[in-house]
Amino acid sequence: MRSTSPQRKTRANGVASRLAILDAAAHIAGERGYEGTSINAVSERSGLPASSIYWHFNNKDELIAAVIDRSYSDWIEALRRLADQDTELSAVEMYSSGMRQSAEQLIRFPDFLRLGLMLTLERRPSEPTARQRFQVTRVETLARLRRYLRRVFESLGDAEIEQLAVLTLAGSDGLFIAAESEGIDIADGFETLARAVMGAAVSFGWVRPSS
Amino acid sequence: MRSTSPQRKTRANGVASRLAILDAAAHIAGERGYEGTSINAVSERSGLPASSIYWHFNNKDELIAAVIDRSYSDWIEALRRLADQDTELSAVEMYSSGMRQSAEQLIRFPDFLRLGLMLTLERRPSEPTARQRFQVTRVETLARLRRYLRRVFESLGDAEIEQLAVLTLAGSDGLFIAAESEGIDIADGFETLARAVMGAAVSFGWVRPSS
DNA sequence: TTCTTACTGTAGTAATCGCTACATTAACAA
DNA sequence: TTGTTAATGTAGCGATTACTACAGTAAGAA
Repeated sequence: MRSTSPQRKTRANGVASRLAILDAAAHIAGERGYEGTSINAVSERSGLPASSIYWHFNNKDELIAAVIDRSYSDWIEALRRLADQDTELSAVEMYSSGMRQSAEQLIRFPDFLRLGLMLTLERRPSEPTARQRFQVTRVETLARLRRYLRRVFESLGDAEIEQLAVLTLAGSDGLFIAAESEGIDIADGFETLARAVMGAAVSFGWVRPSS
Repeated sequence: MRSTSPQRKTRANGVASRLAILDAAAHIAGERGYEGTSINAVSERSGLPASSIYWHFNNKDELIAAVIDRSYSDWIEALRRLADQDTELSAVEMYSSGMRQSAEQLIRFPDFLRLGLMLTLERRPSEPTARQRFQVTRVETLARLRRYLRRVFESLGDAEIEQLAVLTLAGSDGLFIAAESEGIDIADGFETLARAVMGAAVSFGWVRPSS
């Protein structure tokens, strides 16, 4: 506060390098998981030496955690832009529109979820930061889903909403995996998922409002 | 055929060692994935030297593939035993009973699916044998599901059955992941999944037969 | 011009990786 | 007893791992 020195401008090269490293790491980690992501590979793909990587990040663990953080904010940002498009829709319309958009999102940015799911499944003795970081995004997503579903299925209770939220997230993850391995059409899958969640809601006692 | 020499009895120690190696590898691979499973770790956990591992298996790739094979046959065997218990049930009863049993199965033997999903998500440049091996079990499971659903939802067409089968598998995978990470109750999850698939079937035009 | 800071390049560490060569042991067959 | 074979033990291969020490460079501040 005293000298009011002008905020030191971050070196342009440094910012670009950090991004290049994150890009490289995101791509490799999205393909090969935590253990499969070697600093050497990140170095080669980004064109920067290992020393630069370690100048920007303390260690591999924090590098992957940073990848998660950035991917998630990109993800949320893209979702937000999509959501802004469809104001003035009925709740049910918003719901199926949201489902469709989620599917498209997964096709366009598969690396985030792929890496996240891999981190979730791996149970390394020492839990890496990256894993915890993904868990946080997961809890947030679930909360987002609950809010969403509560608007659509107004008459249902909290327990039912919770079940539907969990099922929606699970179905989404599972369909993503199926698309990656069996090559199923993810858009079709999400349509059926929407249909199924609606069906479950109906059997929970929900009555479709007259549009 | 000529000398009719008595089938050389496999050395007892050898069989036991092979099993010990498979057990150790299954446990470690189920926790840490392909890259995370080091021969050294398998050696220590099984109490056998690396040379023994390489006497029984050509390389790491085939070791993991063997793990998949054995886990899957164990899995199928357990499912078959369960299925034998409930003859004389109506199709719908069999369906929800099957769902419940799948959930229990997942809780009891989580390593198989965890490893399989990790292999599915990882996209190593050179596809390891183990990954392909899991894909085969997946195709088989999907076929199994189709047969099952066709019996329950008799009036539906092939396309609808296919959608329901994919959704059921996806939901099951997703619920497994949710149980592993968010600690949700997998039995509840499967109940809602059953409800949802039924709901989707209804919206496809299926009419519940009078019991 | 001189100093400071931000980053990069070079070269290396010890540890671990998958895997192998090869001698040794123990059980069985002849 | 002798030979054969299944399996283990010991030692070590070259490559790769995460990570570091440290000198060099370039840009901006004074």
